Amino acid sequence: MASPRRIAAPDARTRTVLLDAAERLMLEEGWAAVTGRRVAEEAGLRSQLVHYYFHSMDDLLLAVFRRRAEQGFKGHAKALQSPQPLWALWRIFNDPPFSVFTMELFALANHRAKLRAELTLYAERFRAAQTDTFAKVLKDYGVDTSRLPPVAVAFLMTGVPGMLFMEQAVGISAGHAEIVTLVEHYLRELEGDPPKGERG
Amino acid sequence: MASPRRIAAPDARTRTVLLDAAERLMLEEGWAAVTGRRVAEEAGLRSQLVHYYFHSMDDLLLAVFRRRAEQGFKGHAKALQSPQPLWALWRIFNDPPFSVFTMELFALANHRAKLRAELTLYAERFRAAQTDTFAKVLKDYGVDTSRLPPVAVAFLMTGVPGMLFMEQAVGISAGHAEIVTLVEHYLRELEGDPPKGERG
DNA sequence: GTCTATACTTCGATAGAC
DNA sequence: GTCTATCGAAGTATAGAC
Repeated sequence: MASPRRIAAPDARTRTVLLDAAERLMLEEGWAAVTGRRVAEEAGLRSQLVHYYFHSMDDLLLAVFRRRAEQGFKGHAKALQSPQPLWALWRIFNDPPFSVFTMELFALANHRAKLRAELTLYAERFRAAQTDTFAKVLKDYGVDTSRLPPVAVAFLMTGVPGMLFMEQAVGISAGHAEIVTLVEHYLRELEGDPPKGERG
Repeated sequence: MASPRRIAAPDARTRTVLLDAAERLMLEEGWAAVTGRRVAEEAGLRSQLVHYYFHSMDDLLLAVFRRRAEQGFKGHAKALQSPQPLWALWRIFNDPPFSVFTMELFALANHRAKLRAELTLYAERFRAAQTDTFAKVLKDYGVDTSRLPPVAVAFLMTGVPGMLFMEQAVGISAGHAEIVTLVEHYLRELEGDPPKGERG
């Protein structure tokens, strides 16, 4: 993970190019395709450069995760401050690239201890922030939170789109329309109509 | 997938030994660890034997899936005929090995067309069978299925344990107890107390 | 910072002896 | 049916010239 080798670069443009290439591969072919050679090829560079900018492939994968997580955190915080936080989050979690990325990261994290630890931290942070917001808005909406705790809503709001997406990815679709209808009916009851153009 | 090479065996004991070894690896280290060499090592055999019993590694993976799917189908059908089908399914889907296996298969299926096709077929079969059963029992229980369609219940009964497990695997636990309480409370309302010793 | 060259490992797969 | 031997490709990683 952190060997005392040659050198590395702190910011640097090429580093970004490599991260972009790795991210593209991960999105299109999964984490198993993110090898030094493939990343370099995708970036139009030599594979050895990957090892100049990252100590190891695990380091690269970790950097890819961190960059995405930071971006995600901003959008997430913004969604929670929206006048319709439930709709805003529902929209984020139903974004396909977000789902692909999340799925690959979970799969990878199962076999990379360091990545797993960071993923856990981020996920718990997200859920805690959601729970705080939901506790407030559900109370405002007049929902009985003793029967339906805000943290359970947070779980379902991320979990249901996640499962929908995982199934879609392998071609399963039975029940999906019904679940979306069910959830969106509920959201409409609580927050009124969605903002712009929502998913079909 | 299907090359016109030497020979292969139809049943054979060694084939089962190899499948067992592959399954163990998949459960413990994920599908990426299921290589010819690792499987053979795990089985105490030579790696070339893997290619004698299976045309390719993809074939092995497919065979592992099929064997599990057939076993799963039996347990599933039995659960649906239980006097408490909701509890019975809830118990199956909360079985850790089942979840590990399912998760790995979904991840793998994303990049193996043939496996994906078979997984889709099985999953749709399962969901259809569940939906039939649920339509019947929900009606018996007096649930308003126009608001909560049986196929949506089928989705949630598999999806919620799936998400719980995926999160557990990477160390996320916030909201889990609340969701389990919520679901089991609902199951108790519909089917009464669970059969034997259920999950905590 | 980027290149060439290269060491070492593991992968899938096959040929042919026994 | 199982073995030895082996191929070529791809993986991570490092050393050193420029």
